[in-house]
Amino acid sequence: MAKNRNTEQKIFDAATELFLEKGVDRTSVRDIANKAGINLALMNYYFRSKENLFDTIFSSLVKKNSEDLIRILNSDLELYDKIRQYVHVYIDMLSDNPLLVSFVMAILHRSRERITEMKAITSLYSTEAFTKQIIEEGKKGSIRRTDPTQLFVDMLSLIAFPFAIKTLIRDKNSFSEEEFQAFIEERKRRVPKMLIDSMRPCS
Amino acid sequence: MAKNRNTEQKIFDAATELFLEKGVDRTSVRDIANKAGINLALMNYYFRSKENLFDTIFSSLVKKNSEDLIRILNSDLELYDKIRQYVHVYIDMLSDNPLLVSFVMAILHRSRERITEMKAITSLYSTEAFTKQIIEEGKKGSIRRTDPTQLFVDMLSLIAFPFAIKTLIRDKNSFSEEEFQAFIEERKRRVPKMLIDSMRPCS
DNA sequence: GTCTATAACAGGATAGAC
DNA sequence: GTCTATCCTGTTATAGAC
Repeated sequence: MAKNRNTEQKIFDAATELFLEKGVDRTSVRDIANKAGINLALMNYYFRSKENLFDTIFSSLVKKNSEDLIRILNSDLELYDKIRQYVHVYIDMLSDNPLLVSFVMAILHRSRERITEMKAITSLYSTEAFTKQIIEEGKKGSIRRTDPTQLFVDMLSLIAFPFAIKTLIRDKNSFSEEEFQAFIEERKRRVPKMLIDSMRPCS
Repeated sequence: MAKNRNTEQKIFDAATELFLEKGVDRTSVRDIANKAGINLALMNYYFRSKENLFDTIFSSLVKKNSEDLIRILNSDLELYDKIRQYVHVYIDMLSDNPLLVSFVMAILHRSRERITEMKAITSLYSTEAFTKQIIEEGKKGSIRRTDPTQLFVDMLSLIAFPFAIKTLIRDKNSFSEEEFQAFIEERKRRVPKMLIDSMRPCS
């Protein structure tokens, strides 16, 4: 009982790392048991099945990483500041966990039909409050009239995609890990600027 | 011998479709044989192994879809026109094959260490000619001084990522397939505008 | 709660008949 | 070139001893 929570956590941690690193399909429960330093059977004891372990991990990852972002979208920040902060926080989050994008996209592709994961992922995506803000400011004329869906897709694309093609970027430009970090750091300024420029009323 | 080329092609086609649809790891050689309407053993007869079949298909897909794009980058089009056309052609290509993005990204994640695939994918990415054009026009002052790598990553992100999260976009906005198409169609105008605005010399 | 042992099966690949 | 039959390995999952 002393080890109860401990073992469960070790399995959870090892599996999380492996799922992110190698992908769910290429990770066997033996891999997980080895990495966690526990017995093969314990995975089933604590998590019933690999699929169930995966669901648990996936929900946890999404929840952990989306809460801050949703809070920003729903805050009463001025629009441009909101965008700047959203981009900043999102990029920092992905810098800490660069494999997250590929992972979520693999799941998105893998479970196109499965409701559970879709619902979870959908929660990552925009919010009522933000959409309304875009539309109302468009009516007021403080920004150009902008399709909120297009804007949000632009924003997500510019934030997330570079992490998905990290290998490619590093390889093509012979970037060291530090150089890649600097490249990403620069995007914290660049991306909000682009987005904001696209909605400036002047034209 | 009459059926020679034919059978090989049937295997190739069936496997391509399945790899794109379900991913390489979740596609078994039995699936491929079934879909192709041929015998299990014939896959090995023609392609030696599943891995080799995959390599063949992958190279073919990359080559088929990258040639037009590279030609545009290397053409002597005026910069803004080049960007407009690149975006246009790329988006059309992905509209015809929306699963391509997820597929390539899965491979990118899966084979971070493998040279062969990396080399192939790298060829998708920018060109000398384009990079030079950006730098020289920056020096001339006809555009703002722009990091070609950042610009290219912006461009790829805005073009490709929406296809990777197609399910998410459709789900969240309750888009029909036609509405999604219209959404993407709109991006053929929107994306070049954003990119070009970001490099206009004024500001 | 933790272990060993094993069931039950799916996967890729090949030998050999035709 | 195409088929059947089969091998072998690796996989998830569980029964049952401790």
